[in-house]
Amino acid sequence: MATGRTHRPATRSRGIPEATVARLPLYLRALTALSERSVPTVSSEELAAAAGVNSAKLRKDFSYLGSYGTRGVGYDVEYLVYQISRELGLTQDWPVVIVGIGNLGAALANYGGFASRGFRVAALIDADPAMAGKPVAGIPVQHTDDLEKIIEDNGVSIGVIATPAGAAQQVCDRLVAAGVTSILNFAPTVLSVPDGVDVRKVDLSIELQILAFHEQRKAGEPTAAAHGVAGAPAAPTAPAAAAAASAPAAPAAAAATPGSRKGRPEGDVPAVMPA
Amino acid sequence: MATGRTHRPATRSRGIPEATVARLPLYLRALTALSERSVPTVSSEELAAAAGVNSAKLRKDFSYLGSYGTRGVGYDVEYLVYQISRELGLTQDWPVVIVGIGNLGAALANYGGFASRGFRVAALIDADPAMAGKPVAGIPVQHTDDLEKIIEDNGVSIGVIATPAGAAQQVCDRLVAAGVTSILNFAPTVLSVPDGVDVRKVDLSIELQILAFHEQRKAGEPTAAAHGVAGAPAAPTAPAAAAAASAPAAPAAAAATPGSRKGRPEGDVPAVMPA
DNA sequence: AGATGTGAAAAAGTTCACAGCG
DNA sequence: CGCTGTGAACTTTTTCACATCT
Repeated sequence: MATGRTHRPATRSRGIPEATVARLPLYLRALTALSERSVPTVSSEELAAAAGVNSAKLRKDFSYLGSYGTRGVGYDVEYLVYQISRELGLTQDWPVVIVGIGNLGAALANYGGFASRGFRVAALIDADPAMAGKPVAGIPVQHTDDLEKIIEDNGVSIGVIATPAGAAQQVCDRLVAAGVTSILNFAPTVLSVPDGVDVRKVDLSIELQILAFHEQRKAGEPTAAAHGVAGAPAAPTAPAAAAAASAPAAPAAAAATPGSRKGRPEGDVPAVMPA
Repeated sequence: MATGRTHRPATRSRGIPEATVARLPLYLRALTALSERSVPTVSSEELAAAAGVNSAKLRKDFSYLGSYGTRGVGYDVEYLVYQISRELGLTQDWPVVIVGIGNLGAALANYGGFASRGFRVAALIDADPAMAGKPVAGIPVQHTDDLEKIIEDNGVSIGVIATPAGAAQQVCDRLVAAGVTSILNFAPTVLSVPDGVDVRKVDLSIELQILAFHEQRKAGEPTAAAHGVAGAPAAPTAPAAAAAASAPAAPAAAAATPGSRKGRPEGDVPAVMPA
């Protein structure tokens, strides 16, 4: 098959910048909270603080939606809630299916934030026959065999994949073939999909690794955090000196010599020498 | 105080760009897979495909780490695995605590990808006394009262918050006070932390909303939807549509000239008007 | 006065395209 | 040759600062 493009939809942003779209839900959440407290209006400054961004950015973001504020006053909370909801397409109901009802899938099914916005869990699907019929979060799990029918019957266009990595691509292909055009992927795999299908991924492990990167940099600062960093482990004087965590089935060592390294951005130099 | 959160915790001097750091885990995953298949070397093209990015970007990313490839050949898999692991700080062990052992917290505790890299679940913490001692994923849940002691005893610097939104900030404050300097937040709330503390958030609801935005655009786009799908992917279900407007989504027909466009986007005019 | 909305500048990130090394 | 490494061009995003409107 055509190894799909993993490209992002090339943002034909004649409209709202992608970065702005990604923040709208944040604003919406802050606004909803204000709305519940019956706050009538907010300034960009206040709202920005509540959403955790700076006010110039917020104003710029809103400017892409239109002029919804009142100079000298601020923004009308209810009105903005409506406008942003509409812009995000939340004024309509989005039926969603969750495929892979393991620990994570079940947790997602139980997640309240799901329904609180325009999303409705239309069905839960799992490949394990033993789960079929068993209710999770009040919804009976259905078998993968019926995936296509479920998608069609419910007019689902958004699918959530919470299967093991190995099954993700296959499930993805079936979802797409059945008409799903947006996928939220929790499996630690890169999914390839045809153009026109959006994929967003959530990967716990990746997030932690990013944090670790920054955490590592902190070691060596006046700010404590002196966890046995024990300095960089003896620099790998050889290419395949991999002694890291896991290194399964790796004869390694005898590998080639990726020799000559040039200038690295700066110090730290891991004494890598060509043979 | 209102310490604006993540300003740019990134390396103060010129270091690795944040965008690159965010992709390193992706490359690492692809490389690890290759390593397990005992593939000795990869070209930027192949690796890029496996990681779902384009090759120029990958090469540029690697260039920030140093010159680890061999012209005319490619990259030595094992060597690169080691280098990236080291760069990400994964050659050391990171004890992590998960606070809030509900559906999600439990799922996270059971998540395998956790341990597969340098992360180790050092403790599970929950505010419910009834959960104390109960084992989840083989680890006994401890009570929130002991949070500080747990953090210190285990030298934890990374915390995962999976509590309800209402408890998140408080838990965050305690974690930070106890010495945690990196937080992965699953609660749908903006956390405020002092400088020097990194926060990353994972919000299911936000991801879905972003998908909904794009999904909405698709309904009504003459875009090449010819991804060989039988049956019309049916327009996004029954438009439960809120009160307002009978006005169909903006007809993206006219290519709108990007110019002095004031006012709101065409065709909206909601029934809801600010007072 | 007090806040929005927005050009313009700056910064960050991506892509191009090719020199140059193996 | 083939493929990396990278300056340069280009695009997107953020920030500044102030004209503009209520």
